[in-house]
Amino acid sequence: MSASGVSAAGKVLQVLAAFDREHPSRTLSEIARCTGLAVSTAHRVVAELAAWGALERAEDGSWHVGLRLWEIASGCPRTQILRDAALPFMQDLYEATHENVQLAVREGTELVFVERIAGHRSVELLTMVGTRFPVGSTGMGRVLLAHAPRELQEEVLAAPLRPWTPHTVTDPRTLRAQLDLIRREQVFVSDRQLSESTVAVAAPVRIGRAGPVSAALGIVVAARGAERARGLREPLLRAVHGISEELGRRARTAL
Amino acid sequence: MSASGVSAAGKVLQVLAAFDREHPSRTLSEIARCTGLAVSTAHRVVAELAAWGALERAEDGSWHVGLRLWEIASGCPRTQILRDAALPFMQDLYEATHENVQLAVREGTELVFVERIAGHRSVELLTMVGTRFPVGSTGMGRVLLAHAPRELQEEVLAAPLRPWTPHTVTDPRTLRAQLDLIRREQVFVSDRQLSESTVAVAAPVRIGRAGPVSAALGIVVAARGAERARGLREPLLRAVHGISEELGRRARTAL
DNA sequence: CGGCCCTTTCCGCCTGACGGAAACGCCCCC
DNA sequence: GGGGGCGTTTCCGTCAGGCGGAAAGGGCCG
Repeated sequence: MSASGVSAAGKVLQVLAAFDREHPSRTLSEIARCTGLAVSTAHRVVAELAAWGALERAEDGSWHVGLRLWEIASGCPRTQILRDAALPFMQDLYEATHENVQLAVREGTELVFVERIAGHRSVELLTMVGTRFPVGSTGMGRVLLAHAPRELQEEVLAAPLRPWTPHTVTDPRTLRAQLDLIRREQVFVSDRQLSESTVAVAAPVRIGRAGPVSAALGIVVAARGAERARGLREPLLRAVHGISEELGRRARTAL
Repeated sequence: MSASGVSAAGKVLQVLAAFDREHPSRTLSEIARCTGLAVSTAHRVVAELAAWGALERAEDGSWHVGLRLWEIASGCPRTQILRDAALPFMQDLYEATHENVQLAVREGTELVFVERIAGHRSVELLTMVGTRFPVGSTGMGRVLLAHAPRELQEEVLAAPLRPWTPHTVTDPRTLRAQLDLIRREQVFVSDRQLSESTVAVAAPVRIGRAGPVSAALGIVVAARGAERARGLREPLLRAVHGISEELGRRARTAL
């Protein structure tokens, strides 16, 4: 029997998918195991990928994603355009607040962090660029959710919500009310929903002044300094408006 | 005749490679043309990639790199670890100078930009994250070159150097002297080598205090403010030392 | 020395990829 | 409206290239 039921291109993708966030570095047999491919097949595919530069080998013989693939992928418009437009504003925001500034987009029912600015003076966070979270678990996620299509909102509200901390909102009714609140007000404060020690302030980024919501911008502060959150609304709003307009400008000139 | 001489995995990579920096977005037939694949083949491969999330389709029907691939690729250790360690220091550096701060690694005879910090108060630059330049053309590149293996230096010195501006050093003897200078001094000032309007200050980032050079950190200022460059040496050195130590710490704890 | 695990190479079988061709859809120009 | 050009999508017969079992090679450890 051959192929294990997956097309040739599929094998490449299976192998690439093995390098997820928890496993940035893997050995050949790990790859074979977790993809279900025969070792010899995995070997060949990996070798091909490596020859092209999509994978690289560490001194210890383990494999990881190569610079070439990173390069290609970093051209991804969903992130590249956004980052380019947002970076200067995020920068200003960081300088004004010295808190962790984050930018995220929604993909399906998940949130993906796209860019972040953090210095020595801001809270240490675990969330790296490229990390996913269920939309609905975080302040930024809920902002994105509130502006997502109706059916998607219902889908999330229907599924059970994971309680990350004792404060996490898990009641669909409360969450629904929060989504309404988010649509009414621009800025949303999310209190210790994901971690006991952090409070997030988030707002939607649009394409142009009144265009569709394409991302969420957030600031994360230590929970002990929660009262700071109030003062962050204004600078956050300024940044969000700046980015939205910049995105609108770029979208227009791109045509 | 089939396969156009390339293995199945190769086709996937050919298609991905079509999405280079100049072509973040392509139509199916463009892909077919520039990879040399038959349209029907390209169609099938693209469809498979899209089903997996490696490619996405815009409303106008054109294709571009998808979020899923970006995610996988953003785990690339060469960049991820470096950025994580460097970001806070780059941040401090930006705040101290308000100039364009850039981080780059070397791959073969080229330099790849890995991270940058820029705000409204710094020079506008064309160099995006992921862009390549011949090492030897830029200040940061020369810093990396100076600390690269001998034979690679010779290779670059042997090849003709492209003059980007009237000031670009193209004489191998002069360049060789610069490389010596870089190894003696820590910081290198590169005057209008890549663009008429910018001056760069660059320094090598090591792994640990005295480890191998893994990246270069640079500041780019407007050429008219070139005298500023002098004052940037100290903050740049502080940042570089900070990053180097942080990288050393991480390398040790990773074992 | 033998057992274990990972990596690499080899090879014959067979299936799934290949691309030519044709249908489809769209736009523009006559 | 009709026709030509261009891009996309689907279909299908052929056949070469991918597949994985097996075995050899190489460390490591007890």
